Amino acid sequence: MSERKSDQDLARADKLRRLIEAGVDPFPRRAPRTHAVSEVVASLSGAAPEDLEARRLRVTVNGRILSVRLMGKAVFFHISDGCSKLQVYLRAEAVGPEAFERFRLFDIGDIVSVSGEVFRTRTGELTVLASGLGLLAKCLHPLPEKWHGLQDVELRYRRRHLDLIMNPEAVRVFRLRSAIVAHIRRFFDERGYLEVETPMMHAVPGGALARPFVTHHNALDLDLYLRIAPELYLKRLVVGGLEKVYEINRNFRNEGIDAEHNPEFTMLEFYEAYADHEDMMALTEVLLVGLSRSLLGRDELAYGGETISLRPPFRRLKFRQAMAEGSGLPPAAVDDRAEVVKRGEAIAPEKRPLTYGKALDVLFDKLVKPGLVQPTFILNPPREVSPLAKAAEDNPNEAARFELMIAGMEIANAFSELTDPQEQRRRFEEQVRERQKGDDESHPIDLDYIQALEYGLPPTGGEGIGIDRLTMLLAGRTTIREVILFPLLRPKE
RNA sequence: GGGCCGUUAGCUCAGUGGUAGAGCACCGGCCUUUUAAGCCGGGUGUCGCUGGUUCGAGCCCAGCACGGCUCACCA
Repeated sequence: MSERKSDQDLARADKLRRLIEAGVDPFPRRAPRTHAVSEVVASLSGAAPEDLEARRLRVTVNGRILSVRLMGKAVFFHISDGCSKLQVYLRAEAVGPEAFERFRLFDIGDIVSVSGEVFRTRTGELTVLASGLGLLAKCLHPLPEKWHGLQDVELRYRRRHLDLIMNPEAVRVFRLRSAIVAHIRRFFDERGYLEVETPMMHAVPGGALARPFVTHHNALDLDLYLRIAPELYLKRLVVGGLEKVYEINRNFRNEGIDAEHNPEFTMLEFYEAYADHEDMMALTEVLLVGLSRSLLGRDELAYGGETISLRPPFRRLKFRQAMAEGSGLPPAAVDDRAEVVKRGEAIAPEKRPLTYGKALDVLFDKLVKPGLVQPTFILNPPREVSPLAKAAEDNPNEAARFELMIAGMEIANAFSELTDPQEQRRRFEEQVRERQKGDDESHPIDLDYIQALEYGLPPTGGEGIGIDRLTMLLAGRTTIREVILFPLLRPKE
């Protein structure tokens, strides 16, 4: 916060001083209430004026003042509990001249306690006729403008509290996000999965192909990496006999920031012994359509001007077919390594030289992915970029894997987990050779993980779903910053 | 990191090289069922920062900061 005070800050500071002089504690400890504002609104919104008059229901409600209409010897104002708004009618006659006069020291933004009977005004609005009014917290800055709310996106992210006070739509998104996570927990708990927590700090940053953040442990004098994925730890648990596990937690990747990427993001990963990626596909369909139906009440999403149907079954498309459809590369040419590399390098000259696998990735991301709007399982991508997946049954160069694309975004990624420790060692060594060629996103070798595999990982299906992107879809938001409460911003000043 | 755009009052925004504006909010006054309450009066400002051009810069130029879009990288 800046030290410079505006005229409005000064006026509020002066009111705070006068309140204290008058013996009011502007930040009291106790705030008993009989109802939340939203409880009063929910239970009485349908009550007729005569019913209210007959019931003479007396409530004490707490909330933040959002608007004030002062009319001489009476005031109307709205308070909010962050969920609902409720009008308060303060009359000098009812509350007493002293308390009424004290209201002059109250401001929009203050958090107050109101006691009184609930009635309906002439215009039909549910209202508390105040007989008592107390201050619960003085607000020392003016709130943003009431018509437009807080528009400045930078301020909305830097001062999310103001965004939440002023913009109901922002509140809706984060409540939805919470409901999504709660639904997912229920979904997996009901199916016998165990929720676990695995390390966020890794000695070997594995489980994905990405650059990590580095940190240091002083007592052990040890460089550690913030995890890029929990995958290898979760599979150790399956080796240990926890047959169904899931984790919902943060991953950290040292990459750029854009509409679909935040350096820390929330990932759901789940693993099930004796399942494969085909089973994961079916589970994914049930999870996604269930989320939409129970949270939005429908199985279609409006997103970025498109209507997206989550009704199963989702389209299934082999990677090579998708390439043929989207990139103009004939299906046969997908196996032509030289041709694929040539085309990839033509599109991304700055990344030369490309391996076959990377070139396929480039072509897919550039040409195919943007066109995949309706939910589509892209099956069997190249093995080269899937070092932790089993090979596909019908082609050793393909992975037994799928990526679920929706609205041009990768929403889920799953494979039949590679369980053969010797094959895993060869794949890691392949990755080390990529690193030596300059690929700093290749997977480092993790001998401890290989040793765990040597004890026997059962055939296992595993999947990751990005919670942020899933929330974007369900909330209809097209930037990830709209679904992360505090997205990373460069500090100001 | 590159390109484009933005940054003016607490907030939302106008502003055409010549005395910084509006609405909300705020301050003073009137108003006891209002609700984008109303009426009268008041502009409260480091025009993001630093330089430059000019008789004169919110406006033109350069650099910097932060943000947005986009490209690059990634999920």
